[in-house]
Amino acid sequence: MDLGALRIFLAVAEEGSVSRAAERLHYVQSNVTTRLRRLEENLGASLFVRTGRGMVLTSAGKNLQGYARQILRTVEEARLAVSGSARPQGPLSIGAIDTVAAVHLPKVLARYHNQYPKVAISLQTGASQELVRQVLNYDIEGAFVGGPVANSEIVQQEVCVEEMVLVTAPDQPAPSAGNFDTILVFRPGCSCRNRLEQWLREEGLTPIKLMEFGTLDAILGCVGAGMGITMLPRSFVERGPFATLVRTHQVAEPFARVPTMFIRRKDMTASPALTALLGMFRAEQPAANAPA
Amino acid sequence: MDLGALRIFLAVAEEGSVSRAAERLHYVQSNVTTRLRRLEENLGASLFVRTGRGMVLTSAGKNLQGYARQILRTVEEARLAVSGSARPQGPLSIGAIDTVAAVHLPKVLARYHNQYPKVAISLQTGASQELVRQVLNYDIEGAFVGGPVANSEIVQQEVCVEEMVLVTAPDQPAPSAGNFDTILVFRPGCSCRNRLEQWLREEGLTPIKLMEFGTLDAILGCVGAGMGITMLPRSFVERGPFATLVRTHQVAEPFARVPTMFIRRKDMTASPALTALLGMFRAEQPAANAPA
DNA sequence: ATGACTCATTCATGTCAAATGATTTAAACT
DNA sequence: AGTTTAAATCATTTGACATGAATGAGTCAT
Repeated sequence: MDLGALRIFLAVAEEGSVSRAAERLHYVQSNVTTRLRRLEENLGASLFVRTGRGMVLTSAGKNLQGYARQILRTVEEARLAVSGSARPQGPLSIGAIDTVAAVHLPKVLARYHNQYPKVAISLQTGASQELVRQVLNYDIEGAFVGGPVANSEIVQQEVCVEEMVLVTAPDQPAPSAGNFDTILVFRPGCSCRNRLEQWLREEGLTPIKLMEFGTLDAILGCVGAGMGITMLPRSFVERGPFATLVRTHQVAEPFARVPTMFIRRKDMTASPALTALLGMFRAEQPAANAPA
Repeated sequence: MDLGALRIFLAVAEEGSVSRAAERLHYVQSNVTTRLRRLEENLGASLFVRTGRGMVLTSAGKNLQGYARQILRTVEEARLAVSGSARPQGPLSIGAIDTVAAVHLPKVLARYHNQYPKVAISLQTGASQELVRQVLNYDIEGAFVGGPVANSEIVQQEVCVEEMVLVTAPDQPAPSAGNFDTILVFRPGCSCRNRLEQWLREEGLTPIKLMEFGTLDAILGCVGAGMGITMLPRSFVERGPFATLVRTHQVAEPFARVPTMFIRRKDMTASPALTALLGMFRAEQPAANAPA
């Protein structure tokens, strides 16, 4: 039972005649006869009654007809979906660091799902380093991470720039030597955490305590309660829920600007679904940047 | 894109390796490579990224994977439905004369649909002769008709016996010469009508008027109103709605017994769906008869 | 009834895609 | 560098599919 046989079967069923089916398919009659017989043998059921004036479907034949139609229709769909420059569809798995997932993606994903409902999006969140590993491992097609990635297998483009700020409780001054002893950080591999530690070294500060949290919300909550300081993108901190609970402090230039990069493997060409998403993300950003 | 290619594609996708896929399919490794490449060419899209350590699906590949699974699943279903001794399913079109359709079939079809929900029943009603033509024409698989059919292309079996009765208005005597002048009949080709005309000839009666109706209910309604007489199976007349509106009169023996036959073409073997229906019909009849 | 006609089947033959086995190339891990 | 593992390439064989001509069976017109 191959697809050719099904096509032939359907043609004969619809035409009610081997000859006309052959003509329609640009085959020779004998070929149609032979393949039909082979199909019947293969299935162990007769599909037509030979009437001397044409071919009439048996009940088994009628039964098969429905299936054959469905099969061929699906094959055509598959061909279109895969080969043609089709509308984005199918599975799309990407990753994003928590800040991007919280601040920028909701709007974009909502619009995207609205415009391309046939794409099944799967979003993985994690620290930048974890996401890089997943991209390299072909687990996800690409990811939004903090800061450029140095890896020859990765291609990347800047999609927006975040301003990093130091965050303290509302009544505290800008962090400097001696006026804090605890930093609150995300999982290892988080670009914010890297930045913060880098800044500490640069300033010659050594934190006494380091607390690690699983969610950014928890960090901000604890910072607001005066447990310590942290460093996060301004856009994340200034979202509704946190705006009044914490205080932000500008940080010196080399650390203030962190680009958000979209990364993917060099050897995986971006799918139409992904390309569309990136286009939409760019359009959504007020300060759209040229690809890096 | 043939089914073999899809099977190979799926195996490679699942194993993540050409070699292991080849082993699983009992092919040689080179063959799998070649067919995969051919499939990719054919579709004009690369389905895998070759990583030197295995094969990883591209987004196009992931897209195809879903389709391939569906296609192969449907193919298997089709094979099972057609070749295996499957539970009755698929389309089943039969015919029945109006009396049978009204009296005997509702109960049976209800039970049948309950037991075999995957059968799509299509019931055609009409006069016996019309149904015979449709069976001969392969339009329907078989039909319940009145009385034996003389045709070498037809095989038939008795499924029950009807007692024909003369029907008059409630206040009228048994029909005989002179006490009626109109007969109400169904379409030409109806076995009841044939019987009635035969009876009239036998009795030496010549009706003055003949009225033709499209439905049996209309006939009984008009008979009840005193417009004339008719001849129908007792089981039909004595159903709820008509029992009190008309009066039935026994008719002499040679005309009283009319067998209901199930007919089908000799050259079309009965489908499982049909066989099951007939079995159920027989079981439902109190006076089950041996096949003729 | 007879011959012309229409369809489907059968058979001999050619052709190309699919499968094989051996070999080569490329990457990854010691 | 050397070994292992995996995929690609190549030459060759096989078999399924397509062809064209001949045969067989049933239908229609006269």
